[in-house]
Amino acid sequence: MKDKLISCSTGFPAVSAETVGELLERSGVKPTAQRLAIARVLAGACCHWSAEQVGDVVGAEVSRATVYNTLNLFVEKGLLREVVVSQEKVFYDTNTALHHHFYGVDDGHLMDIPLEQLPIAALPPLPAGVVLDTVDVVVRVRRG
Amino acid sequence: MKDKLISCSTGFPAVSAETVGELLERSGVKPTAQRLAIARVLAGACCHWSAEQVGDVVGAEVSRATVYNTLNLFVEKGLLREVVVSQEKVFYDTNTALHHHFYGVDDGHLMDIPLEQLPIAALPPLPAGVVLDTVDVVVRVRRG
DNA sequence: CTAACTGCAAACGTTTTGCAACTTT
DNA sequence: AAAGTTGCAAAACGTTTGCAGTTAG
Repeated sequence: MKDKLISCSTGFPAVSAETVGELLERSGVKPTAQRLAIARVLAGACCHWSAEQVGDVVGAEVSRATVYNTLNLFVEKGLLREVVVSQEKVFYDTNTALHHHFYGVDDGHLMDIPLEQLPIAALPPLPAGVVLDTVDVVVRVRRG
Repeated sequence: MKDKLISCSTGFPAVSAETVGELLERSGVKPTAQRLAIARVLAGACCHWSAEQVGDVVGAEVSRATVYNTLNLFVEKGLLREVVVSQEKVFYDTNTALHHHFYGVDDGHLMDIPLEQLPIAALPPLPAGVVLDTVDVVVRVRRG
């Protein structure tokens, strides 16, 4: 695991390796060795991760249970966004800004859609007694 | 299990009990006793079902494995739409027309949004080599 | 010293699968 | 007889949890 980071265009804050710990602390997460290892992976090139992928990349440094716990913690602390596109796997998106997704149903691949490319003209009136959480738009595509 | 059907405003075709079999045959599904039992349940009052709910309602008439197999078959044949809102459960929507959903994250409840209440002004250009499958919009709401 | 965190393994709930038995034509 | 369908139990999958041991302030 390298300390050097490749910044992600719209992803996990493109922080330098030295400030990953600060980022966690700023978010109320105690920066342990395992959490730092996971955070460094997430700050890498790709924006969409499954728990399995993260676990494979961090390797034996971190147990699978800790990978799951940590990803859930990061979601809770606003460092990651959960993307639900298929029942068989959750994706974690390092880009927490509002945006949408292409999902390739054949290959399970996920791609960002910038907000302005899929403008929603109006939201429907919300049912009584609830508040808006998020609007998730998934454009499912398949090989043509 | 009654044979009488309560039609669903926008759901599984509001067919009479006598024609459920015809509907299956028209869709290329051999109308066996178990499939008819499930189809009759789906043609009932509610539009959104989990596999578990369907299994509970049809009861011992149909084994759980057959419930899952049949729901997947119905999706494949275009009689149902799969709605993925959480990794822990798939919903089956008897309304196969294009429309969107409210999802109550607290109670796991699903509600239709008519297409005209959530107009999408423009779709982004699709990546090369793929064709559009569906556009799924989930408006997540929570208790305010 | 205490509180928080980790790893392991076992549990979990949903869904799928293998196979023998049973329909249906 | 052949083809398709069913039920059961067991497996598979991703994920969570209980608990004992470890680490950090």
